[in-house]
Amino acid sequence: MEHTPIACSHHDHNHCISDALEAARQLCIGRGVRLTDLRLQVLELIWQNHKPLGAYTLMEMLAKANTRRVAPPTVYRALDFLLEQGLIHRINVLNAFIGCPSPTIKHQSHFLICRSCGIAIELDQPALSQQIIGVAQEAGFVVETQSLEVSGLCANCATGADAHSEHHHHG
Amino acid sequence: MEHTPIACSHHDHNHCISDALEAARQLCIGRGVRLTDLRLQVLELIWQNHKPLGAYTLMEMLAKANTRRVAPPTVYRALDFLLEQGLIHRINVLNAFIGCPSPTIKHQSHFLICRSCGIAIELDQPALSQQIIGVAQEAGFVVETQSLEVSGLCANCATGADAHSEHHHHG
DNA sequence: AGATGAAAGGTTATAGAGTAACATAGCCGG
DNA sequence: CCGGCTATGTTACTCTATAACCTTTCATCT
Repeated sequence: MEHTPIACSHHDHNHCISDALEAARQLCIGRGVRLTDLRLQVLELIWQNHKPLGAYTLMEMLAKANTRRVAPPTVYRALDFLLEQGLIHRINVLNAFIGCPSPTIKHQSHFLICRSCGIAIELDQPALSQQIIGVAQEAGFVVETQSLEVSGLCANCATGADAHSEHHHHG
Repeated sequence: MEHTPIACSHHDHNHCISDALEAARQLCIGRGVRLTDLRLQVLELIWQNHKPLGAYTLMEMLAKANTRRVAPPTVYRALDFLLEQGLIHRINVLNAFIGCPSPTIKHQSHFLICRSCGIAIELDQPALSQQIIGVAQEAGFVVETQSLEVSGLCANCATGADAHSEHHHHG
């Protein structure tokens, strides 16, 4: 579980993490909210993965990093803050959390989730959001939030790697 | 909690329940699977509401109806069966379950969920499913299941009833 | 009818996810 | 330095879900 079989392994992940963290800092300054050490640490741990991370996994990581026990409320409060600020999304189908690459732009939570490698890919499709709003409107329904979670196989896992990677992911 | 402030309260709910149960019986006969007493009872309890029902609520209802204790695995196994047969859907955002009005037709799980009255309205929009598949395809993603959960206010709660029903539903 | 094997349900215990309530520590304006 | 606010620590608990094992039910074969 140490190494991460990321689908888009060609990208500079360290760079993508530091970009996200810097963006988060700026965003919090701009809004006058406090991105404390704990919150930053949680956000960083989440960004080290492209896979959604459970609160309890996160807790263990925090405990290890800080060499002391970390209780659930600690991590949940940090997650609540990050969710409120739009810095992370919650993946309901997995009870897990993932970093948001565009926290400054208000948008809905639309994800492709690979059942083989576990990666979660955020969609950026305002047209889809709009169509969903339209469909809801026909029913007189006023949309506040959308959660679209599409499960299946990502490009990597679907092409050939599929048959092999179903039962063992160690490449 | 005895009476149900259903949005579409004009419909003949008893009829709609018995229809659903009869359809379920036929479907199971056709597929050669067993709709046992327990499974039927769970399905009936779920259909008595248009609101998603949690597994533990269901457990209590079962315990009351059968005047004996019912343990979690009992209800979860029944739910698993009903999910497999497409007779119910799971609403992830609520950890709850709701009856499917068209179990014979393979389709995705698309819902409008009212945060005020709790009703869940299933969408029947093959075009939306198709658009989602299309968007996924552009990313090389092979779709297996879709879960769309739109939260907001239903037609009833949005129109005037809104301001009042936010904090107390006993209308 | 009786044997038998698979599927369904019962029971106990426990894992996993999330929150309530209260205590303490850090920060910031007066 | 004080008072109040925000963030975090701590304990305990609730809610959701599953593992493992045992017993019952039921369809089928003989």
